[in-house]
Amino acid sequence: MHVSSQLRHDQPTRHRHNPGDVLSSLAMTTRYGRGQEIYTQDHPAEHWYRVVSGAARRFTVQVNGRRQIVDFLLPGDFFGLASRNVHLFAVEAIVEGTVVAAYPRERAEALADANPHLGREIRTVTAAEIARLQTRILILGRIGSLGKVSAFLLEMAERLSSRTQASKTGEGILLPMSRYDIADYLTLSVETVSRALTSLKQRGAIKLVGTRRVKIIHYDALEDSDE
Amino acid sequence: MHVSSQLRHDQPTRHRHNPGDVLSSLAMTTRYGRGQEIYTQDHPAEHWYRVVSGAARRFTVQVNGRRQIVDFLLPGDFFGLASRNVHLFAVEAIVEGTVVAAYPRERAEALADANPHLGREIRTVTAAEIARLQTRILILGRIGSLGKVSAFLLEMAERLSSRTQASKTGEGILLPMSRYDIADYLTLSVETVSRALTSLKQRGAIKLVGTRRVKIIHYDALEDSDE
DNA sequence: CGCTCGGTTGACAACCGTCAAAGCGTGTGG
DNA sequence: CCACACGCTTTGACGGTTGTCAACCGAGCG
Repeated sequence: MHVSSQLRHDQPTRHRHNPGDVLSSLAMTTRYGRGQEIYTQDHPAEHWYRVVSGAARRFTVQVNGRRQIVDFLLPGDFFGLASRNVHLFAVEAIVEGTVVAAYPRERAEALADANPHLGREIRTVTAAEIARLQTRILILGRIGSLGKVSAFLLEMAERLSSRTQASKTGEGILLPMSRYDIADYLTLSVETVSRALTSLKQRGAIKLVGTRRVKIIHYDALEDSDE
Repeated sequence: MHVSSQLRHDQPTRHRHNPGDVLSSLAMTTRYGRGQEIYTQDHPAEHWYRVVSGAARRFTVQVNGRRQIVDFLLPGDFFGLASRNVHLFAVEAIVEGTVVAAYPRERAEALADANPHLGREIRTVTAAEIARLQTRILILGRIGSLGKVSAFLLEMAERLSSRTQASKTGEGILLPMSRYDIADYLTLSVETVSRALTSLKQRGAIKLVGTRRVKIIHYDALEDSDE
């Protein structure tokens, strides 16, 4: 018996295998408030997760008190796949009303044993997490605040526009995170992030509407911000 | 028919399922010289890989000419698991005589469809790659050259000693990579890496025998090198 | 109305990258 | 066997970028 046939009403017209199709039958969704924790560091890793809507940050707090954000989790992103025993990082919702789907790890693994298609799906989403982390390393590896912030904006434009309903229409992208989050993500100080954004705005590369909405004017200018 | 029964002479006494046990029947090993490429950027991703002995670097070259090392690959490490179509990074052997096992991706995937145990194995090694990249992000995220270099030394001590035959006996660890490699790994200049090592040596945290052999004297001193 | 939180801007010092030069080790060729 | 040359490493001097400290502004909220 194929699990995929048990799927309910997932738009029967298009039957391509999007990640999560089969897994979705196991999902238990929860809604989180702004700043609410989804799981804590050292929490037993009993579930895999996927962001349905909203945004979350995965982070750790160093011994010196500085918060290091490992990555941002946006709609469509799976996370928690690497943890075998306990989660190495904490995860918190960033925006009010973030919805996260949880999949019981053991049951998903057992199901995958009998359903090769699900097994491939899991490997696919895991590979996607690796790709995300590798991109992340490249961004962190850039030198200079302008390069980092530019790369961050390009990453967010890419991830936000491709996964959610065109939030990148004509009015730019809506960043779900604060300047502090961006700073802890890029390993910069808040002031430097603010200065970099101001600099990019003044040279006409981006446009800021309020503080959270960013419209990228010249993609080339951002890509060329090496150093 | 179970694939695991086709395995030849994999020490019949100990039958615990180490990662790669089942995969090993597909392996094709190759020996590489110092600096020799294992695959290039944009190369079709037809294989998964595993370092048997030696060491390798995975890297990309930025538009400004700077080389960014994404991670170091040591004995036991799998790599290339995330690539679905083409490899996003190039991989080169670091030391003379590095031996790498290659596993045909399609055949491994097909085998995994019929063998749940292999499927789990693949997910396990993929999860290990994620864990490695996350650790990597934490190291990159540290501020200050002393913190980065200290974290790098601790990571190498951990990875080198746990996987290879006790290379961390009484005489410290043997770094397979040059100062330039370390610099491109930590996003620092070679000079800063050298100065940081000198500084750690002078304050008695480490001991240097030649240039490649490092003995960690005070682990606490390295861990406390926050900023 | 006043508080707090998030964001921006300014001044200054510390750290790191760049340029430069010298030491060191290894391998190769005379 | 020695000498040289090349690559790798270290150290020094200097300038630029960024973190820190500080102040100010605006929005949201009790």
